[in-house]
Amino acid sequence: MAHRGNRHGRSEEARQAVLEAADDLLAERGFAGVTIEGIAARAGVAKQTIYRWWPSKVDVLLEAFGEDMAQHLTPEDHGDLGTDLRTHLSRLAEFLTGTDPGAVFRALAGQAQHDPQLATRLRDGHLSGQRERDGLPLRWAIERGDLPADLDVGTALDQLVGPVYYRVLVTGTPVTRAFTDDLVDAFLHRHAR
Amino acid sequence: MAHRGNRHGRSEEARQAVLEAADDLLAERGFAGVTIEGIAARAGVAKQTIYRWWPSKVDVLLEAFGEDMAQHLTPEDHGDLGTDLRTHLSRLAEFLTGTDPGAVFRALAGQAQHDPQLATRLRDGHLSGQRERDGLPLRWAIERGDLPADLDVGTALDQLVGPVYYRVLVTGTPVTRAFTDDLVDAFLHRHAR
Amino acid sequence: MAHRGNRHGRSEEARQAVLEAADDLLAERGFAGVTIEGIAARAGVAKQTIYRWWPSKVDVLLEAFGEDMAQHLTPEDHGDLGTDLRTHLSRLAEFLTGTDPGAVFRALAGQAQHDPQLATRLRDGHLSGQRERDGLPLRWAIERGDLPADLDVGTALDQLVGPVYYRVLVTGTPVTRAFTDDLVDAFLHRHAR
Amino acid sequence: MAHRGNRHGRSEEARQAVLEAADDLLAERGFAGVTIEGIAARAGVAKQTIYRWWPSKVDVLLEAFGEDMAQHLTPEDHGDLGTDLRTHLSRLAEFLTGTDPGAVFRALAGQAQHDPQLATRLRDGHLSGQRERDGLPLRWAIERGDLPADLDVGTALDQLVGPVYYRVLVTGTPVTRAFTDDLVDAFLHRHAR
DNA sequence: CATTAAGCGAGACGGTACGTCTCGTCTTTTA
DNA sequence: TAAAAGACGAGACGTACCGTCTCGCTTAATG
Repeated sequence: MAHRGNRHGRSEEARQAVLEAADDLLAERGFAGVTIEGIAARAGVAKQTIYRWWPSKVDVLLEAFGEDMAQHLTPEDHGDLGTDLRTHLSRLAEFLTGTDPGAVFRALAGQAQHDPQLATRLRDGHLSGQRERDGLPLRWAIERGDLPADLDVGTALDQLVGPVYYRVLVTGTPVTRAFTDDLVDAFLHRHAR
Repeated sequence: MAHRGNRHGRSEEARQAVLEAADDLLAERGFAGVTIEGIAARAGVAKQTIYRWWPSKVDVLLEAFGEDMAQHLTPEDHGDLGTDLRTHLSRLAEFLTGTDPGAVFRALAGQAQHDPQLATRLRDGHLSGQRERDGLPLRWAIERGDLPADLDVGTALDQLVGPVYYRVLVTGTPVTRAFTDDLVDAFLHRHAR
Repeated sequence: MAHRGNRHGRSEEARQAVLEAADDLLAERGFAGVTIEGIAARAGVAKQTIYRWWPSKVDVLLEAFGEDMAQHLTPEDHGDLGTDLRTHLSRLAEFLTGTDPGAVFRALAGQAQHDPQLATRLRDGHLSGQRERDGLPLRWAIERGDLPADLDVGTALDQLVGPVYYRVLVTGTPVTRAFTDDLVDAFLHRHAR
Repeated sequence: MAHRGNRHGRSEEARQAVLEAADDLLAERGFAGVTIEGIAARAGVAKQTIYRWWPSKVDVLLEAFGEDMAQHLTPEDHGDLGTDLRTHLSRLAEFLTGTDPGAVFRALAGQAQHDPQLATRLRDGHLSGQRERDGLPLRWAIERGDLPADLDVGTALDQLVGPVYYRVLVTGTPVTRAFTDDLVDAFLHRHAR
């Protein structure tokens, strides 16, 4: 990579190369295979350039993760709660188990178990926003009068998405459409009028 | 630790010292602070002694984890499904968030996201057995006729414990008794006769 | 240093700041403590400004060294060989061991052991001229008829100043007036009539 | 290099490989080309092994220099002061300008100008011993009665070897046999009876 | 009762990656 | 158009652990 010094600001070229290299390494060799040296070598970038802009390798991965979750997991309003939820949970399962950004997420979530700071940043930077999006179908239904206005949205979300994350992160069981549909059925059976 | 050579069999003394040192280091410095060198130094044991008996540091932690989960999380039969489930989920929450073995479990679960082999061993060695125990209240209820005989126990467990693990591993939200009780209510509302 | 862009030639201000900073750093932290980065920071000058005008840090030091040797070590003609030599050797010793430019010289002479190019430049730029000056008392004496016309001035100089440099650069022994006077005595004993 | 751990003491094999690699690098690339990384790579040794046993690269070179000076520059007693001195000075010149250990010495002497600690160790470890050896012909002559008993041996040595070191380290002039012989002549002319 | 062999502590070894430092090059903006 | 600013690729620094390998001691069963 031809470097191009610049008085005002960093090299976007280098930034992109680093993020891609990190992503690639995670996909190819797993989290332990993502090293600053490896990223630098693969990106054709000096180690110092990485340390200048990112405090650690998880920061690189966090930035590489970027808006992937929002892009993949923003629900659409079909006007029907059941349809909205079934579609969204199915997409969530697919994102977590079948995409590259999903793999990055799992790696970050795993690392967050060892690193409370990362946990906080992952939650504040990505998970809280995702829970907002996850809750949209419920809020739309409340507005339509299809769900009680006093529904505890947070608890409802935990019951809907919790089992999906549990299968992905803990048991490793495949998350089938039947499984997610059943979660929605259980929810509708209890709350929908 | 005074070493005592021995022709037949390993030193139980060294084994205990290693397991305790690993546990202590995890509690004090987190997963990254658990190193073979650190364990050896703290246990007063030679590195080779650790490598002789455990392939890696996660194996030490797995062994230190031992039967803790079974000991803490074996349900009792009160003859009432609601009581059984509420008690058990509450204990699960306490175990995961409020005990030392729970911290070890979280660390191992985190590492398992980076290490598929560890994931398999964690599931085969501990999680599958735990799911058996988790399912006991349901099976007792089926035997009593309080739940339908064709209940999909696996899916039911995912819906009951999934949200608990989700809060612990993903959102970091406290898992209150009200939360676990609500999970049981939702389950009973749908399935119990 | 407030930078003052300038379309007419280089900044004498910057040049002076660089030379002084280099001198100061050498005195304070030794040769290894003289870095381009450090000089730039201390002089309030951009690194590029240094690289534009000096190929390396030894060039900066060489220029800082400048005419110091000539200024300190130009002999005066007292009309007496013994007096001339004794005074000159004594001044040489003082210059090498007791002055800032002497310290710069020692650093450059040391570096010249690792860098043949520097050695050549040091000799051509400073040492050969100094040897001319060192030889003046001898030439005056030859003109006066106090020394034979066929005296090998070069060898004579080596015998006179060599031991002084040797003590400074190799043994570290103090170079006393008694020592330099004795060098002159030995020389006069052999050559003077 | 097959490594062979050992409870009692270090690997002589590794030690030799390091010393040779350092010597070779100095000869091939000069002092700046001697780096710990380079030595490690060339010797097939881990960097840590070097850091374990030597505080810095000059320590490696000092040890590589070892007894070379003593081996090359121990005078023999021919029973005649002039012969002894002429032979010895000639050998000194050859050692300093024409041998590998001589090159190491020049590098170390150069570095010593930047590093007072190294200067001290070089003097205490090698130069003081060498001056003892250099002085032997004078002491033998004193015992024989060929030199006055009250001769200041130190000053005499400075006058004899100083010009040689001066030519080697400062002027770069070749040190011919004629030059060293002339030094001896000057000395004998003044002191010998 | 001496021999023998396994487990142990100690720790040196070849490696890999860490995070820091300085190098010398390059661009941009200002005066 | 020189100067300040400072990002960049490069690569050595010294440190921390990794997992492997003797080594010499201690101990308990064996002959």
